[in-house]
Amino acid sequence: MKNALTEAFREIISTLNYPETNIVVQLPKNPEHGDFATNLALQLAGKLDENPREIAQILSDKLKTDYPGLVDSTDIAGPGFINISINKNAIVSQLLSVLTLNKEYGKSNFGEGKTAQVEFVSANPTGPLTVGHGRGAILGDVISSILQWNGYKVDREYYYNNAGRQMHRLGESVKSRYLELLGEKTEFPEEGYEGEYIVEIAQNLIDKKGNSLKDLTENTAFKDAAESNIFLNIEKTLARIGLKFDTFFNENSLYDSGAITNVVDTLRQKKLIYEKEGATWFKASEVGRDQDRVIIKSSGEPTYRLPDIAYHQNKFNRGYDLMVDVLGADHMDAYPDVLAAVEQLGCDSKKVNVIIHQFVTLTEDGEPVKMSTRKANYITLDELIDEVGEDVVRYFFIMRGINTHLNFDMTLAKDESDENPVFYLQYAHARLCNILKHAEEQGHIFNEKTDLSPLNLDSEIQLIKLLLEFPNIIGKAKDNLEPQTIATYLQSLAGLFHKYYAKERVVTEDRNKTSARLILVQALQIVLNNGLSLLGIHALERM
RNA sequence: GCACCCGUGGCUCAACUGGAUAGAGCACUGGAUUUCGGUUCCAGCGGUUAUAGGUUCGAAUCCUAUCGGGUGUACCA
Repeated sequence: MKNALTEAFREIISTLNYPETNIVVQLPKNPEHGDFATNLALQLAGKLDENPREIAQILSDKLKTDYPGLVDSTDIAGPGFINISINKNAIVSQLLSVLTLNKEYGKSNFGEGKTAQVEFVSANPTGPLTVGHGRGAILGDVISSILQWNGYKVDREYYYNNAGRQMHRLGESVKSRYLELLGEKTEFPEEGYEGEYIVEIAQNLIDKKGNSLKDLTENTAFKDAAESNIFLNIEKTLARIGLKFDTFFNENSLYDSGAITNVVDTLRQKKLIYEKEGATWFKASEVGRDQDRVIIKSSGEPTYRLPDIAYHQNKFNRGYDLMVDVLGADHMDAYPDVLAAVEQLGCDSKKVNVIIHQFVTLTEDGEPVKMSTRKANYITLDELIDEVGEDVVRYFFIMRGINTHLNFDMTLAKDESDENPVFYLQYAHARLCNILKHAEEQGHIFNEKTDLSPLNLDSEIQLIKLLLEFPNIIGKAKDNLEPQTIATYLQSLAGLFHKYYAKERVVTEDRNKTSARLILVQALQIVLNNGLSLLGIHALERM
């Protein structure tokens, strides 16, 4: 509907030889402003240096004469807004397309034939996933779904590093706990991981292998045991919130394939590499960054930036049209260097979309909880799911803007989980299902031939207009990669429906009216169901 | 110090990306139910959008400065 108007205006502009401009048709907040409104004349007035109200007059006259079936009346308001009243039948008749498309309603073929890769979570296997990881996990998953709904073929990818200092420390920690459990004298590493899970892994090793490992000087066996155990648990946790990755990408493979040395060689050829104080530096200041960065330490080990660069090059080589990195705020400073380097390797870094989400700060009883994987004073994602359930966890993480700090009050989440907005949505859905069930029991039938003219209340038209917004919302969510857009939309849709339900009865003696209203109910159920499933939240038929 | 993010009723957040009278929920006050599920609905209370300038037909949104909060600023990942 909105698109039809946008198209109409596009036509009109080109026939009138007006300059091209971004046409925005919106649903006015104030019902007195008609069904749709546009500021088009105001925009054109600026470019043409003419009176906006006069332009508005010309545009709206043309609209009325050229599209009589679509437009009922127009009105020019304020400085030059065009308010448009649409033919009610034109709106109502769109309902049928919702039913026809059903589970496909809201999808677009915008990304048809294109591939996208979304990298997220990417936590190294040094401990359980925390609440902080959870935000990235859900964001990445929902962003992936949004892209899929817009026609992209999407790979969800988890990038990890199972070598290096952190993992060494992990091995040492397990070894120490192992010896401790066997009653041997040992000193816990200073920077070791103190979580309870380390003890469990050690106990596990004793159960399986007894004390046969106690004289090993290397910690490899401990490290490997820890890694596989932790990864198993990470996957288990992810599965609980309905998350499945297509690929786990091991950083090590970049060394094995020679990609790392390749990057250094190529950058060296471009004279963007130099040696200083025994280390190898990337001349980031040459390519717009404020300072140069070490990419190979004087010890010969690369810093994380180097494999990151190689990794992104690898993604480009795989030919993705769009890449999304979902990162925590602590990576703020790192990614511009990486992108600058990748650009130098001949890749179009504009294809990489970096989503930085701010941290989740946990408070309990008003006290902030400090989080550190190593110190083991954190809340795991598993614990959070235990407390509030997977649907609430998912919704909680995407209902707010990405770059605002998420204040998660555990006490509130436990005590008031029943008041969480996710129940509001699920209840609306359950209610819709119940009406349909009830109608079926009463023997009401409805189909594509149902006469929709009884749908003429303002509240009904309003509902239908909002329903028809759904595909635009999905498109918008794709443009700005903000899942929260969808949450906000569903919230207002459910709100409108609850209001309608409180005032109007669907199933009555009036069979014609009932049939028409049942179509509306079914369309609502479809949109809510589709929206919730896009967010990965269960649309329950009963609560 | 520098870089990035944030600042909207008592609290948690919206605002169609520059649009018309800044909206919801929680909390507080008062109401609604012989009905398709009250986990619902209606009404009231509550705002100079941190502050001061600027840009323009029009600013919570863009620019500048100031104040306050967060994150980072490694030859850690």
